[in-house]
Amino acid sequence: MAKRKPIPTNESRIPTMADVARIAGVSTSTVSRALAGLPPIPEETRQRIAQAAKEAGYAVNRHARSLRLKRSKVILVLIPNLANPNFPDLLIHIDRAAYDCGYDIMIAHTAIDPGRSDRYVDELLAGSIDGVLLTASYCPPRLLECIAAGRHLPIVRTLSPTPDLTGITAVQIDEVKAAYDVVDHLAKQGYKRIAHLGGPPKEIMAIARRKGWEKALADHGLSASPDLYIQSGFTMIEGQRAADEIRSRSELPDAIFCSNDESAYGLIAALKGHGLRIPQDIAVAGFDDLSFSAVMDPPLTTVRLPRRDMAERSIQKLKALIEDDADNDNTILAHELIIRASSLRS
Amino acid sequence: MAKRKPIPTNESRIPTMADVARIAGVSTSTVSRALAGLPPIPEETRQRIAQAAKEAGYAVNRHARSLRLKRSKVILVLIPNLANPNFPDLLIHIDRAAYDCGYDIMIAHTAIDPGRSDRYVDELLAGSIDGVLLTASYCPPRLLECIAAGRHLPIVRTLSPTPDLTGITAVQIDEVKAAYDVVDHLAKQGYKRIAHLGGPPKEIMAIARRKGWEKALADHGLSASPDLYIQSGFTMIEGQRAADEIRSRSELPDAIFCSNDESAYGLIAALKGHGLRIPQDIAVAGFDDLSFSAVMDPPLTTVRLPRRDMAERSIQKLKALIEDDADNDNTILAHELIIRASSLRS
DNA sequence: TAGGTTTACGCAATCGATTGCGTAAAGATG
DNA sequence: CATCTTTACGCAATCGATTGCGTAAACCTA
Repeated sequence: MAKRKPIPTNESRIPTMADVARIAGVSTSTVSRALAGLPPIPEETRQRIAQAAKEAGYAVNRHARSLRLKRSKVILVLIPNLANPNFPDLLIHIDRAAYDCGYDIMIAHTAIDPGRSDRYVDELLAGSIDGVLLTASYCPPRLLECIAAGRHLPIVRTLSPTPDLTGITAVQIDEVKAAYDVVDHLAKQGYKRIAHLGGPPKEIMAIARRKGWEKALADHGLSASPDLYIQSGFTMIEGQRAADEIRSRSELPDAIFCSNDESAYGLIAALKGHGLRIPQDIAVAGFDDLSFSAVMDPPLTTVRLPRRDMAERSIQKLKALIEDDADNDNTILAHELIIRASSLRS
Repeated sequence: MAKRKPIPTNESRIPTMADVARIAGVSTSTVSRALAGLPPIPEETRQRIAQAAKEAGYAVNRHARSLRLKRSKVILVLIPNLANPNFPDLLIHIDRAAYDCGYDIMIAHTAIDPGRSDRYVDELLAGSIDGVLLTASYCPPRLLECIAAGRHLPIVRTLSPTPDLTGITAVQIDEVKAAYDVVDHLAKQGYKRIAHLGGPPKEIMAIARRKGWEKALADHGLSASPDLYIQSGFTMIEGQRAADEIRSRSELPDAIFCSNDESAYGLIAALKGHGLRIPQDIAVAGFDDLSFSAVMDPPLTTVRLPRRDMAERSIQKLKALIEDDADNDNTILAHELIIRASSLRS
C-alpha cells in the first residue's frame, strides 16, 4: 500500500487509475486489466480493485482511452433539419441502436450552416470520431474529395436516396417505388387529376418522389401535365402557399400527392380555410407518416418509413465499417403504404 | 528538413503534428503554437506551417488535445423524449448556441432507459465531458449524490421547472404563471366550466401547470371541481383517451386547458370525431406552441416557450460554469400567450 | 529436487497535442 | 566591442489508459 509515485493530493482532483491502484495496492496495469475483465487476474484481486474503484469514485477517462486505442466509440450524426419530425423520430432509434452497440452519438445540425459539416469530416479523418451517419443527401465537399481520392471511410447514409455517387454505403427505401405506390393507390380510387406538390427541385428525395408520381400516372394512362405539378417545399408554410397557387389554376385537381407530410399539413389547413373538404373535394396524400398524421383531421394517407429498421441497419453497417471494413453494399428496406381517410372516396 | 525521429510510413496513417513538423522543418511545439496563433511565431513560418498542414491533410486529434487540456469542448444534452417536438425544437437552438461557443454536443435519450443517464454523470465526474444540459426535470441519482456531497458541477437544467432541489442552475419560464395566463384568458372570454387535462401526476411540469389552472380559476371565482380535472398525459394518444372520458361525464366543460399541445392535438381530433366543434362547443388551449399549432384546424391557443432564449442562456450559463465557476443563479425567462381561434368565442 | 510450466503481476513505452523552461542567434544599447 | 534584450524556436515532461514484454513466485512433473 505504500505510495509508489508521488501523487498530488489536491482536494478536488479527478481520480485516475493511479489512485485506484494505490488504494488496491497494485499497479495500474492490473487495475486496467481487472476492470476490463482480462485473463490473468484472480477473482479476489478483481473484487478488491472494483471496491477500490468505487471508493475512489473512479471512472475511465474517455480521451485517454480513445487516444491510446485510436477509437473513440463516438459516431457523429449529421442532421439537415431537426424541425422536420422525421429526423428526431429517426434519431430516437439511432440513439438507441448506437447505445446498444456501446457507441455515443454526437449531433450536428446542418440546416443553418452546411459548411459546418466539413469540420466533422476532418474529425473523422483525424481519428477523433469513429464514424459518420448522414441522414440526408447533402454530402460535405471535403468528403467528396476523400472519396474521389479513393479513401475508404466509415460513413453511412440513410433516410434519403443515393445520388449518383458511389463510395458511401446507403440504407434506404425505394423512394420512387414508394411514391409510385401512393399515386397508384389514388388512381385506383378513381382519381383522375392527380397533382403533385414537389419538394425542393434539386433535392434528390424530391426528384425521386416526383419520378414515382410520373411513372404511376403513365402506367394508369393519366397525364402528368404541367398544371398538375406544383413547385413547393418540405415545410408547412410552403404547403400553405401551394394551396393558393392551386386555387389560382383554371381547373382544380381531384387529388394531390404531397412530397412529404409536413407540406401536406400546410396544404390541408389552407384548403380547409378556403372551404374545401378533404377528401370529398380534394383527396390528399403525404409521405413520411409522421406521428401527427394518424390523428389529424382527416387522418392522412402516407408512406411509413421503416425508421427503426433504418436506424438499426445503419448503425450496424457503420459498426461493421468501423470494426472490419466489411459490409459496404447498399440496403433497400421495405416501406409501407398507410391508407387513411384523406384519400378515400366517400 | 531532415527526419528527426523515425516516423513510420505506413500507407494510410493518420497525419499527426509530427508529420506537419517534418514537412515544415520545425518542431511540433512550433506547429502547435503556429496553428493556435500564439505569439512568437513570425508570419512567414506560420504560413509555411499552415501550408504543410494542408499538404499533410492534418487535423488535430480531439482526444489528445482533451487529454492534455483536461477540457473536451463537449457537452452532453440529456433528452427525455425526442418524440415530443418540444425537444428537437429546443435542440436546434442548443446545437446552434453550443456551436457558436465552440462546443460540440453529445445527446442521450433517456425515454427508454433513464438509468442510462447515470453513466454520463460518471463521464462528467471523470472529466470526459465538460458539462451537462438537462432538458427535463428528471435528475440522475448519481448526480443527486454528488450534489448532496456538496460537489459543484457544470450542469444546467432547462425547459422544466425546478423541483425543490438546489445546486443545479436552472433556466426556465414561470410555468405556474404561464398556465395561469392561459386559464385567465379563457375565463375572460366568458368560459365558466374550464377543465384541465393534467399531465403525468408526478411530473413537476404537470404539477405546476395544474397549479396555475387552479389559481386562475380561484381568482375568477370559478371552482376547480374534481369533475373538471382529467388525468391524462403528454401524448396525443392520451389526449384522445381523455376525450372519451370527458364525454362520459355528466356535464361537458365549455373549455379545456391541456397541459401541452400534443395532448391537445389528440383531444381535439377525438372531440371532432365525436361531432363536437372547436371552439363553438368546447374551447381548447394547449401549452408549448409547437409549430403545428399554428396551422392546425382550428389554430391552437397556447403558450409559446422562449426556446431560443432558453437554449442560448443555458449554454451561456454552462459555459460560465465550465470556465469560471460563476453565474449559478436561476434565470426566469418571459413566456408569451399565443391566442388563436381554438379559444375564441365566436 | 532440478528443471519446466503456469500464474499473477509490474515496468515502461505508447497514443498526439500542449507548454514551461531553456537557449542559440539576432538585434539593441552604451 | 561587451553586455543586455528580444526573438524564435526546440526539448522533454505531461495528460491517463492500455499492453507487449519481462519476471518473480508458485506449482508440477519426473
